[in-house]
Amino acid sequence: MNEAAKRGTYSSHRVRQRQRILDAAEKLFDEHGIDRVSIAEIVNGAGIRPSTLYEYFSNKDDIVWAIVADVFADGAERAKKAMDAAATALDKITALLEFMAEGFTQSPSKIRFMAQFDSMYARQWSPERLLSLEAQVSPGGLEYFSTLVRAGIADGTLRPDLDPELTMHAVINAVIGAQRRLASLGRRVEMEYGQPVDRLFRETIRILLLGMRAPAPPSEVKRKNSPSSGKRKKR
Amino acid sequence: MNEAAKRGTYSSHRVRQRQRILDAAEKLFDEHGIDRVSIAEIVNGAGIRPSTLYEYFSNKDDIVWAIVADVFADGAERAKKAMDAAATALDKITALLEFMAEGFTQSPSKIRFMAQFDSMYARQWSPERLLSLEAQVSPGGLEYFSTLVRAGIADGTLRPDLDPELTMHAVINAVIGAQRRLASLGRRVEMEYGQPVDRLFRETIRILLLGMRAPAPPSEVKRKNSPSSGKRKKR
Amino acid sequence: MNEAAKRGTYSSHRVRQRQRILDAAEKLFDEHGIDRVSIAEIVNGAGIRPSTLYEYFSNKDDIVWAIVADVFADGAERAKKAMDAAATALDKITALLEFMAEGFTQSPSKIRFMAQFDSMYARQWSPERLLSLEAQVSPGGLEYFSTLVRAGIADGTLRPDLDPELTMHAVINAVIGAQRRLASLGRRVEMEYGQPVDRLFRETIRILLLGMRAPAPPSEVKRKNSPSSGKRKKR
Amino acid sequence: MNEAAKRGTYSSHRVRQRQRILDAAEKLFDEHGIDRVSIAEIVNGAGIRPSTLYEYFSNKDDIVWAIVADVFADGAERAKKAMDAAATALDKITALLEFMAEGFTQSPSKIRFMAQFDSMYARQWSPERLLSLEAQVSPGGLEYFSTLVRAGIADGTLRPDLDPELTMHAVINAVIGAQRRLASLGRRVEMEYGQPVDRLFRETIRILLLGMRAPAPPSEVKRKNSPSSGKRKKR
DNA sequence: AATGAATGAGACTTCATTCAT
DNA sequence: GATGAATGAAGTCTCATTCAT
Repeated sequence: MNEAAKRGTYSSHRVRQRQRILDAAEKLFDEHGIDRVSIAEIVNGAGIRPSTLYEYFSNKDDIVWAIVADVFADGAERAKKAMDAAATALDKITALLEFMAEGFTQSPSKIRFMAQFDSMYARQWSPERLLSLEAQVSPGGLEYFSTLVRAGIADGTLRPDLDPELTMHAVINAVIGAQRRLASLGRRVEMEYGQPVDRLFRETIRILLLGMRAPAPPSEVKRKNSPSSGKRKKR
Repeated sequence: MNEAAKRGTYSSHRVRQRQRILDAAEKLFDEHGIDRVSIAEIVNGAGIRPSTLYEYFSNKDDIVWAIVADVFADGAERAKKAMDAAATALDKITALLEFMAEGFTQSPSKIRFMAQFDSMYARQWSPERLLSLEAQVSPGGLEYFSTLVRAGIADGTLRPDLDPELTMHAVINAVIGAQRRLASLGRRVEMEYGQPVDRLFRETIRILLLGMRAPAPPSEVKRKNSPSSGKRKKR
Repeated sequence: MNEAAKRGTYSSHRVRQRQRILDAAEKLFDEHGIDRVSIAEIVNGAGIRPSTLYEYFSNKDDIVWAIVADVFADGAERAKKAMDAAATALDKITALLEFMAEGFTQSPSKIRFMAQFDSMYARQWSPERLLSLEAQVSPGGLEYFSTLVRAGIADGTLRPDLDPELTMHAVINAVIGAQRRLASLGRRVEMEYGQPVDRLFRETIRILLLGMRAPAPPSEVKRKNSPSSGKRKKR
Repeated sequence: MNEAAKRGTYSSHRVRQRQRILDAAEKLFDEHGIDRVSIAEIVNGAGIRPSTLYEYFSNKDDIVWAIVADVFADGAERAKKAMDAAATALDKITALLEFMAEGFTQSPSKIRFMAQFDSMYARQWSPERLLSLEAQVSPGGLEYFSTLVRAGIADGTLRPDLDPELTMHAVINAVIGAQRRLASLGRRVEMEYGQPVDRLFRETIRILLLGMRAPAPPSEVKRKNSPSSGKRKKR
């Protein structure tokens, strides 16, 4: 037990130190850009000596990667929960996008980090590593999106002419893209657009949801589902 | 005249050399990421000696910036032309987004470059410099977007509940974000989503347009289905 | 008694641990070269933690030195035994060189180790330490060699024109040199020379012995020379 | 011509700088051992700054390698010349070994360097690179050795029972091994053996030549012993 | 206009070692 | 006896940039 306690202490110390490094790194990556942050700066920010850092991470990529993993792990779990609570397909989608809007408000720095990651690292990093992480974020993989769209068409909450294999993928990509761009450009956009970024983001979501939602049955339309079936041909 | 001819030659030579450098840099930036490309590599790619590069650019930022300016200049002008040809507000917006879809297909490397630029540089570079360039891209500045939305509401092609100060800004941001993300992730996304990236991008645009478009007027909708089928062709 | 038992256990444990370290080190030294092996690698190979190593050795030199001592101790004793069994001086010398040929076949890694040691360390290490060890290897010191040559000249088995103060020293040096070089270059030599290294080594010994041996006595020798030359060929 | 002159100047400057680096390195390698010499020390010895060194060599291995190439190039050419002058096979071999004895006296540091190289680097360096260099040192490759032995047996200067595919290879290896060991151990051996190293080396050669030489022809040997004693004087 | 040569500054990383537990 | 944690010191190498020619 003494032994265990000791281990516990050691171990929690290790975890804490590790986190200090990650926190320092994340902050600096956000401030200066991943590739412009030197090990020396991270070490400085974490209040340790360079050689100590190498007891925890074997290089900068390792650190970047650990942050990515954190971000993914964090998001995936909470997104799932948010969606499970909703009833109709449209509600589920709305919940998911809402969840992203909240994430946006609460931790823009994580989103900026991911923006950097995508634009810089995606090309040079092992696809396998990335895919294994991404598998977590969309619960049940991408097929879940297809299922969602089909369910929405069936329950009448989504436009019948959506493509189950395409639409949600496109929408999610747009939302992520919009989110990251807003987070990256930050105050700059606010000044330029004269709007708080999260209003912009919520408007993006609103338009997208409007675009997916089944058209309101115009008074008597309910019965006359026919026009919507006409639109279906499009696809 | 001899003098003038010399100057002429000299000058065109200068221009050519400069372009060789920019081309080499752009290629490398796209392949390895802006911050991972050294002056030495650019110099190598351009087939000149390091000291020569400094006769044309005073540092790497200068080069990056020159490329940004090129991209902006290119886009702005052609986008304007595309929009001028369209009649209704919705058509103008559609034309603009279509134009972006084409740019996406034709020069994904430029888009990837801008993705890097946004996520890495936007924060640390002089806002003035950036704003002055961005002013060019949206002809007439952002107010043009507001005007467009107002016109669309007036001519009945856009939903009346759109916010002129917000919607188009949000939509454009989403489109740019989606575009850059798709370009950055490139083949990776294709494999993951099982869809060619430009189909994804066009679906994004379709949903956004559906979200902005005025709902078919309730009572007479049945009859007026024809115009909507007209719009369908565009896609 | 409990105390004593403990000590006994403790001590044998210590010895075993020490040997594990030496074994790991020797293997690594042979694979990568003494100066290219880090403490970390040794520690790793021995399955202990760095700080533990310092309970047994105070630095890498200490380890190298311990291995040298082992090699010396091992060789000296067995060489002596081999020589004692032989009768004439020539037989003794032959026995010594044979002994080296066997060592060559049996533990080339030890020989490679000594090759490294000579070329790298000899210069920078305390001569005293080295001499004290080398004293062991040639039983009775170098004077023994002189004695041997004189005995050989006297008993007619060695050429009379050999220099007792020189020849054996030169021969031993050549044998050791040849041995180490062959061991170091290993397979490389085999490929290059198209001969197994130990055939090469034995040929070296044969030539050296031929060079030292007294020429066959002229007059009646002719007849007796044939059998001996026949035997010679076998080797 | 002005251009050419300029180039000439530049170029010779480059060559001189390069040589300064190599000289400094060689000296240090000999004093402290290749792996114990840092770039900083070489740079210091050559009177340049670290970054300048990298304009001439891309790392330490490159430097080591350049020295090896020099040693090889140097030796090969002169050895060839020495042998060409001799008549009989035995004379050629004698000339070759003599040549090595001279090299030993004149540039022991180069030999020590090669000793280090063999024992440390041989294992880890590209065999191809090494073989391509070694091809130069033994003119006509190793087949030359076989030819030499056959010629010697034919012209009666070498023992008839030598193995053309083996003997010379073994002898050369022994000579090189002896040479390197003596050079490496240097003064240490002199003190220990009480003999100047080059006397030891020449004795080695003498014994080896005696071992290879055809025995004096039987019948008239007694009388013809004088010539052999004459040969002895040569030494 | 071009470039050969040099270099200061600094980046990342390894390593042997210590010490408290 | 073993070891987790930390670290000073050093090592190799890269890079942007300058300057004389």
